[in-house]
Amino acid sequence: MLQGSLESTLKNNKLHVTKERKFLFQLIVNHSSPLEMNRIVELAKNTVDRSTVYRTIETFENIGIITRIFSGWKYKIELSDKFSTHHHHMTCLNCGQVVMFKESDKLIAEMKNTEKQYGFKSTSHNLELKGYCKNCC
Amino acid sequence: MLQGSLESTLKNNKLHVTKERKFLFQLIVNHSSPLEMNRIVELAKNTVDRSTVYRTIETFENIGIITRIFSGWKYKIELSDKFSTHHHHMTCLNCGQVVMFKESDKLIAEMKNTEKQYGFKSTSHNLELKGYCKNCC
DNA sequence: GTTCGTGCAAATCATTTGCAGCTGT
DNA sequence: ACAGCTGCAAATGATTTGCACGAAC
Repeated sequence: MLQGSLESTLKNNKLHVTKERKFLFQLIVNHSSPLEMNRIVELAKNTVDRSTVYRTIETFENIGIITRIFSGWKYKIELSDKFSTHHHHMTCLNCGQVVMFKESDKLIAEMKNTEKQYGFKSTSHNLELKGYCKNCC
Repeated sequence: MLQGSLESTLKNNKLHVTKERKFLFQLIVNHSSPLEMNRIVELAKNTVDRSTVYRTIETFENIGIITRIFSGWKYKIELSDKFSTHHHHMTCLNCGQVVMFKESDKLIAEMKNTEKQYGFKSTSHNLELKGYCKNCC
């Protein structure tokens, strides 16, 4: 699953491997669901300064370690496709649970087909569903 | 296209029809592309107070007049499906243009199919593409 | 006449920046 | 040693809130 390591990715980009970056990376890896910024700041409070968190997340995004997604109100942080597997989210309006899912090849094909009609060539896509999960239906 | 009017929607929800609400509604209707909050605040500066803008947008969302979408970094405001036609966005990474598109029935069917596999029942969905538009390809 | 909505000013929360000192290479 | 990072404190931006007055119903 992991196609890259933090250290090699940082080194490839001529960036230092610091304990703060390792800490934040682990924090995100150990979390199964997307994290809000203020949650990351909170969890890292005793280890990494708020401003370093923001700077690090920006760095991580620039070198393709994490992605910002919008499930819900504000953006959330999660590992990029390179460090996890490509997926999307369904958010339950009742219990708030975020279910991850993989779209079918058919769905992707149909999406490509649609963009072609508009002369658009996508490099990434984001699909978010809202509704009710298995338990709350 | 318009399945409802501002006034009837407000009245149905026992809310007052004020000039501020009419102004903001018109502002959004007259705009073909999604608007950022600070842009709305800016455009309404001489007519509606900043805090009223925020309160009104929240009200509009609660009664289904507008939707917040995430094309780009922060959320943007646009008319809900009830007041326009259901669509999605492709954002060009080069020129920044936001192209709206309608997904095919096939795509919707495939999406429904996918959620069923997860026992999920969606009430709304949002699909955002990033890539390059016709001119920038 | 009530109730609701607005403007204003101030509070709160989110994000960014400058700089001096420490750390990784 | 040197460039790159970090913490801290302060600046900036975004959003929310309390309250008194004016506008809709």
